[in-house]
Amino acid sequence: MEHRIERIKKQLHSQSYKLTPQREATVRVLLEREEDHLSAEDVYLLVKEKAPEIGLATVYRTLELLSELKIVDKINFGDGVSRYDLRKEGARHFHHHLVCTECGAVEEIVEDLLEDVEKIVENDWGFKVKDHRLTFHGVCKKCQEKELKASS
Amino acid sequence: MEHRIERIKKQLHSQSYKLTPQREATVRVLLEREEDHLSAEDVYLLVKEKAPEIGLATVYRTLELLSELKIVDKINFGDGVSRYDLRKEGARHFHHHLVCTECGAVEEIVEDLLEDVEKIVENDWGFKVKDHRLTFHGVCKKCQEKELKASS
DNA sequence: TAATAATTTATAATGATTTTAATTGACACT
DNA sequence: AGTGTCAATTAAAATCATTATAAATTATTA
Repeated sequence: MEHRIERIKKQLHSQSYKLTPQREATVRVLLEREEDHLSAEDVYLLVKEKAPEIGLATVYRTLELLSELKIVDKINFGDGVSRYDLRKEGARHFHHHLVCTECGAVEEIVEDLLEDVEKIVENDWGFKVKDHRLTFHGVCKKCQEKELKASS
Repeated sequence: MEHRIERIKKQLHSQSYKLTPQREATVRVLLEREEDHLSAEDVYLLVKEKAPEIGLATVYRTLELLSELKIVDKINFGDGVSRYDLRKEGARHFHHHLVCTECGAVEEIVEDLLEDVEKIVENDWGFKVKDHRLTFHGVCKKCQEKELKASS
């Protein structure tokens, strides 16, 4: 964890931003809850436990900044809130998501499944792909099993 | 166009909703501006030209309804607004988008490029895919050409 | 036609996010 | 240590998209 904080610190410095205590607290929350997809409000409440004086606006600004630097990705699953998701270290691309329409669970797919598709887009549409967002909506394994049991 | 209105009317009726004048005016705007990706506000302003008495809330409700019936898709490109996009007739899936980070233009890809990827997701993750959302961010053909000229 | 249900309107409310203005804090120079 | 500068933070207010509410209107059924 310290190693990743160090790296992020360097990334900030390289654009002449500083890793202030508030920013560090925010990053730590994101690292600890890496599997989750927290909203700004969620992050705010968690950061407050470490640094009670922090303001919501600062969290927003920090997340916005981290987003610009591609340290976190800002996602939107259609409910009214933006969610923030730490990029895997070294990942060039946004990872994919599976959203279950039954239980709301969100799984992540880290593998890049789109290499072939991107080639097609670049060749056929002349579009230089820099990043992508892919979300599947459907029914997760657990909910399928539940359905099976319920109908048997 | 009348044909598509008819079809949408039937789709509404099949769920015992009515095609009210306000709803029809809204659908007509969407049909006329099929290539665009209008926000609720955009739609509202355009519908107002046909039916000046309509209220913004009605447009929202109508778009929500059309969205539930999968007649339009609600998309979110990351700016704070939801946009509404008419589904191609008979399309089972959401279509894909290419968003240019230089000029903001949005192109559509109607072809389904994800059949193979969906198979992988279903097999390897046990996730039953119902729909998907895929957006590429990058540089469109026009902007690439502009860049080339500028650097020569 | 009377009663019922669905829809719309206008307005107000909500809730997420952003902006503002004032304050604080860190760092560089003297 | 003292001062100036500039980025960062806070708290509060403002903004913006969207949703809820209540009253009025329209369509539908009995």
